Amino acid sequence: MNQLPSQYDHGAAQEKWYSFWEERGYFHAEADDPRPPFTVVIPPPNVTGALHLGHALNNTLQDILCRMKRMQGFNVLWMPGTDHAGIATQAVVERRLLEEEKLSRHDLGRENLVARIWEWKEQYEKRILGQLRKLGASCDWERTRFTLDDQCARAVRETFFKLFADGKIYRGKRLVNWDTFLQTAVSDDEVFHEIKKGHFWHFSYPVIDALPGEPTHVRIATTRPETMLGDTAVAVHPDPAAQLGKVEAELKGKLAAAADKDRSEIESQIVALADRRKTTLPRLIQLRTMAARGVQLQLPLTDRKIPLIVDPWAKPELGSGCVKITPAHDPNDYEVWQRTVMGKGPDIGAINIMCTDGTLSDNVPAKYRGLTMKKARAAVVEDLEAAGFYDPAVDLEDREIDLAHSDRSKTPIEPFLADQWFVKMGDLAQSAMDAVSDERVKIIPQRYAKGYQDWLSEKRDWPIGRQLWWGHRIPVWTKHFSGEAEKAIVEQEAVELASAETGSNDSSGGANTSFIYQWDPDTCVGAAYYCLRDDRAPVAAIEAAGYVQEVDVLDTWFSSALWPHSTLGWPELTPELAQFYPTSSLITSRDIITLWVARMVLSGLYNMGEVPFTEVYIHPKILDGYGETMSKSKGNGVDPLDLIEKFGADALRFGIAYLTTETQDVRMPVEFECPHCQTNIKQTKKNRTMPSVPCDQCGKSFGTQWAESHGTQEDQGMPRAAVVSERFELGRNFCNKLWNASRFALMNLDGYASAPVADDQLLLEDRWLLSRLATVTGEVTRALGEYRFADAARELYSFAWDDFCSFYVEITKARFAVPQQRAVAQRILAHALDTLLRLLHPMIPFLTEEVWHLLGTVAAVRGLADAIPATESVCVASWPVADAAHVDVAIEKQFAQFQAVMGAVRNIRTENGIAPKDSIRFSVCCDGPTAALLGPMLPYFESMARATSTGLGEEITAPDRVASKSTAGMEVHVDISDFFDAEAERKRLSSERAKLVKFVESLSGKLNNESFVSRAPAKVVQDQREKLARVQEQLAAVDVALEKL
RNA sequence: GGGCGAUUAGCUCAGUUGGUUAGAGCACUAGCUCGACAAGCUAGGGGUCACUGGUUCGAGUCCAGUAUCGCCCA
Repeated sequence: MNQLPSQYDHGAAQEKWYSFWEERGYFHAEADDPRPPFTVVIPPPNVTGALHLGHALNNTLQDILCRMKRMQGFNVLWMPGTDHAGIATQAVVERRLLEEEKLSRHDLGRENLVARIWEWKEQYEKRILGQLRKLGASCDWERTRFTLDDQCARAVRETFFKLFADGKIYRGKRLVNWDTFLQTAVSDDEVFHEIKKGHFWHFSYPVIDALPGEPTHVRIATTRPETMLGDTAVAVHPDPAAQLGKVEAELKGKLAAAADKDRSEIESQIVALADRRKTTLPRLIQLRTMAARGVQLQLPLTDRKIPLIVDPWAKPELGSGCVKITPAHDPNDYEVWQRTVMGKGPDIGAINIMCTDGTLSDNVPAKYRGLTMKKARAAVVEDLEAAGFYDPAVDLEDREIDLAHSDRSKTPIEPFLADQWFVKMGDLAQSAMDAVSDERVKIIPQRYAKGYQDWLSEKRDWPIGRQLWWGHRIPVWTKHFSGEAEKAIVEQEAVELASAETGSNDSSGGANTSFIYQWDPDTCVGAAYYCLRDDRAPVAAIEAAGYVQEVDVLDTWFSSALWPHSTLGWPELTPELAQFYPTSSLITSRDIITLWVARMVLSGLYNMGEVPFTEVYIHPKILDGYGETMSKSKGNGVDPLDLIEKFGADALRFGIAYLTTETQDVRMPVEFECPHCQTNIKQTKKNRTMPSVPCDQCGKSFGTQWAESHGTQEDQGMPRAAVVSERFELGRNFCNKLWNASRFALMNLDGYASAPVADDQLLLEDRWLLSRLATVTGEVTRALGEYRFADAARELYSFAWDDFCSFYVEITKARFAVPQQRAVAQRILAHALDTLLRLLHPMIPFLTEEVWHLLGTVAAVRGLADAIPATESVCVASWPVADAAHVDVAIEKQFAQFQAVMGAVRNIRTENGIAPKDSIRFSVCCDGPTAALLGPMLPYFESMARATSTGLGEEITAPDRVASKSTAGMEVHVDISDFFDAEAERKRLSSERAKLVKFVESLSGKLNNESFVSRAPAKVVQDQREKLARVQEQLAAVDVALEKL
């Protein structure tokens, strides 16, 4: 055994044991297994890129639970897989296509692009799954799924069909964030905002048929002049006086609460408002009256007349108090339009003036068609000036503008009105809310339930179409028609198709088709839609009738939402579905509670009639040293593989568990590890964006993640620095400690024989260790059951290091020297190590497996009362159960006394500068029972502190030249005549005296306080009294010692 | 603007229902290679618990307010 290296070789262990586990099939779960199931579905990582530290965290936690549950006897299924991540993946592939081949997706065509993305997916899926294996994830790889594979596609298609036939899917208009570069809509969370310098233009629109005394023009202001071509109204506030009053009241409230420095500004705002009441209000009231009369405005540069309307979006406290309304190109204006549609006035309509490529459409006067928005702006401003509706001298202000940009292409977003498929959320959202409020789904920590409920309670319909090529194509076939004659044909066709399919005349659809159509009697234009369930539907006939399949694909979340049941085989009623659904826990990060968790709950309820999981655990996020989220695009991302390489998977996992506390996100300063000299260079906001960084230790430079994309040839030639964090040293050191403690055990188990250990064979330290072991087992089991990963890790850390290594192992050194004591000590040691390995296995699977096998070679049969042969892998060993009979508070107290004496002796040693190799003599003045307790422990003082006892008990008196310390009701005397240093001792005693005096003061102050004594619980008062007595004794002892000097 | 959270040692974090003189790891100081471990051992220094009030015999912990930071939603 002594040929084992003194450093744990994580690389070798990882290599060996992962394939061992896989070969034995430990991670595979069968549906016909009689054991109770425990199911976790992985939050499928995007195939966009490799896993980062956040994924490592997420998956480590899942693995810890799965491994523990497996050991607890559950039939554990951890379902792995990846997500196709529609827009993200397509954008990455398109960007590379452009960079490397100067090609757009249109050059390539749909099929070819999709083929390219599949290639990308294959590559990254492989990488991601490889990373998970390296991490030690115990997924059931035979069941690996992908959100775009055939099985998931079937579930998606079936769900869509169900919803469509159920009337929950409809076609509507929606203002989307349009990326004119990628020519696709992007979701709100794919948009970032930037404050840019811009302008504020003021224009005048002429009033048609103004009555005498009424204004002939209405002034409006805009940051985007070109959109005026799409204006469909100008709005004024319905009750400008009330609104002004409201704003004024708010300002006054603010003033009352404001700090002095802010007062003057608020005051001047109030003055300005009062002024506005005089100057602007009368006109706004007049305009409101005109709006009520149905007054129209002439929209300049066009031949359109637009109404003056009332709407609260107009802010009487700002600008002219009037606002132009461009529903197709501004989210707020869109809302105004929706309000008019809902009957609060005439439907003002919406005019889309932009084509998908960002140029102006045929809906604007000929002269502007085809211009980009930017060019159109210049033209519009120029023409308005020429027409006398704009005067650059007075009508132009500078202004800071919050401009939305696409995260994918980094170009400005255009709000754009598009036709869109929606899912009605009313009932579905309600069902998901109910599931959480009645705790069929528990969200942990509970505070996250609020955001979930708030978001769902808005019941906003879910727009599910995406203008992409990568995804599940929407299974709807459309035909547009116009005129009564064509309408009649469509209706007739529907009846014929239905009767061909089902034999009935019900045109709304059969088992595999669902039909709806829309018809606008005003314009005589309509559209008919078929949703087809699958290949059994009469696709050919429908296409022959002129129906064309939708080109858009579904939102990625539509397929992710089905993940817990689609991966188990739904819509097929598989044995897996019966056995493993609903799943047990979902472990994820808070940013997708709404996007994903909520939608999984409602989809699960809709398709399965049952919640998809019973518990959701939301874990912290990992931030960098500046409190920013890590991301590759910032350059502060950490690759888990770098950490696994440097510290080992076990260290990474243990570090992660140790950091996963309930309340906090994890702040993690990161460093570059110089590849030349291995020095860690702190990562800063500056150097994290550089393609190469000079090492401030050795002076040589190294490359970063940017070398390839942004660096020179020279940068690219440099060796790459790993990005690491010192915070994982804790885990590495812990693993190494454990490794060495195991080595010690293995070296000292010669002649080990398994046999029952009777209670009367146990020494104090044995009872103490078993008591601690039982307590720790209980704590760790409870903590992991409640997702308190950090508590479990800390408990194990301090037990393994401070109790097991620092005391028990140290003590056994003396016991192994005594032949009669060997056998029992060996059995306890083997048992304790065995238990510790099992408790630690979920967190540090590789090391524990390695040691498990080594331990098996010298102690194949373990156990205290009963002989238990070790299993072939710790992976499938049983989870320890806390033995309540071993928990003994009295023993732990007694052992603490031993530890206190040991501490006092060691302290006196160093305080007096006694060299470690010099032996010392000590005595302890204590009561009889304590002396009896310490007696058998004396050999350990020899081995652990080179201290020989000269006596224990009540009659002990201090020798002349002595260093003393009072502790836990005992006085420890160390004879220092051989090392006497009066000055050092005086110094030590004086400082101790000062401390004690302060303590006495604080305690007696408390006890002299009448109300404390009368009001605090008797036990608290009693405790303080006892403490005071003890401290006073110590003080007296120190005084005696000082006197002696 | 609304919601959630944070602020404790130089750094990163624990701190249970209010009750020892507030803990850990790293970093720091001093000493130590004795056959498990220098990724270690032994001992030590280091904190006005963000600030201001309040409740209480007693507040890091409870309440109110202020400041700063982070996240989510509009």
